[in-house]
Amino acid sequence: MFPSVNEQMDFIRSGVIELLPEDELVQKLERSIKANKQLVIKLGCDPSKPDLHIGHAVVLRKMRQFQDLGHKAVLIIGDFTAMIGDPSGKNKTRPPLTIDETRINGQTYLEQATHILSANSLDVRYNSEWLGTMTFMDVIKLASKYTVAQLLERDDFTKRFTAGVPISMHELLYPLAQAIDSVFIDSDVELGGTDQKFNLLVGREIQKAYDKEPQCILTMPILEGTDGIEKMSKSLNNYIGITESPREMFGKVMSIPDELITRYLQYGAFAHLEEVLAMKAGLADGTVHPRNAKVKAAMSVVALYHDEASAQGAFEEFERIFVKKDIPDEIEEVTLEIGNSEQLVIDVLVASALSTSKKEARRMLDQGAVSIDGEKVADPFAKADFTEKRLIKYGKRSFLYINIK
RNA sequence: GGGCAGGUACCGAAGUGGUUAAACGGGGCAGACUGUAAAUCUGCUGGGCUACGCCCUACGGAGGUUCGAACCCUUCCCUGCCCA
Repeated sequence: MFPSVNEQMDFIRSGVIELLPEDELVQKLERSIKANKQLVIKLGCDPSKPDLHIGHAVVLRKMRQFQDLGHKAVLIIGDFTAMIGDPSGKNKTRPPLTIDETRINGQTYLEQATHILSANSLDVRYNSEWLGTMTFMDVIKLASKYTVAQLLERDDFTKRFTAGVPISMHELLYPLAQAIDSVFIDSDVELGGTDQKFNLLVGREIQKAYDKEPQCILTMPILEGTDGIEKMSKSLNNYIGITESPREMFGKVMSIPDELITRYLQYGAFAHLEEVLAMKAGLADGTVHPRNAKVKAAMSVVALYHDEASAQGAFEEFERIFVKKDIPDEIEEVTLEIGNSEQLVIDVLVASALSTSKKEARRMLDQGAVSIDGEKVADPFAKADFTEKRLIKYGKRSFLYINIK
């Protein structure tokens, strides 16, 4: 029923940053085969921001690989822990969410995650199920299993501590809360990004403290956002959502810095390793033009989340708009009902929501960023007749047909 | 409990009674250049007004002093450090 240990390990190892301890995993796999029993693979997710991007997908794809090998995926929606908010990353305390908010977010998360995960062998658990019923005594007991010094091993805690940035008690509890999840579901392996290494390891320690067999931990790289510097995140607006349209995905991949091309091919598109290595070599010796490599990466990403045809379409669209400076073939159209059809361009920009304020609209006009039917409009007092629909281009990439009744 | 230092726009950080919608840097946006890359250069970066000027909002919260406050006073909230 299960592939051999070696075959499994080959799959499991691919693309991972760290797998600790490897020998324990081998033992677990051996036992699993012998007993014909699935390993429990844990992945915790933080539903504080429910929009999944291809950075989150890195770890979800790894989860999927485990499923494909026949193991049991347990996705833990951290509805309870999200109320604490994982302090990692940001050096600022997050505003807490209510349990209801996290539930709703968790649902959205799940819908998107199942684009990647298989519905077979998938358990979804909400950690409020056990965390929500713990008594203060239980919490004390849990807290007694770990020391302050151990918690301060965590890089960002130390940094904040030494920099004099406040750390609240509940933030220190976060790793423990996440760790106790592993106890409750008896996880064999926990997945996470490299930034989760500490938390994952705490899981091991806590499992031991509760007389459970410790889990193995597996970390995946954190994918950089389209800016190439920060990790991908919605709040930095450098992300590619997994439900975005082919056009948007393609465009966003094309805007990444060159250094990220092969990384996106590997982790964004999950291309085969040989393909990734070939591209790396080609870029290094100059036989592959970075632009073509990027197109390839962009198409692969789109093909993964949509399909080949969409990828081809997105590519052609991209060529048309940005290389030939033509207009997209599908442009949204809005019909406004404001007064008469002869209007100040500024007002139309605001009414159509292209601009968020008149000031902004005016700035864009000043900067020569606005054109109507291909004619640049720079005069802030310009008026135009919109009885017939007219094409407005606003900034680099916003196109909109506007018609006024 | 005591002492000290702080809380400024998206972030960092100046400013310490009028000329401050608030220097400077980062970020963001726009234009040029390009491969919608990077780098670079230029400009913009609270909102409203029938505007080369006026009005509103903004410097942790609330009051007060003053013709006038981010800047002074009172009080409250928040944070860090040191001592106990």
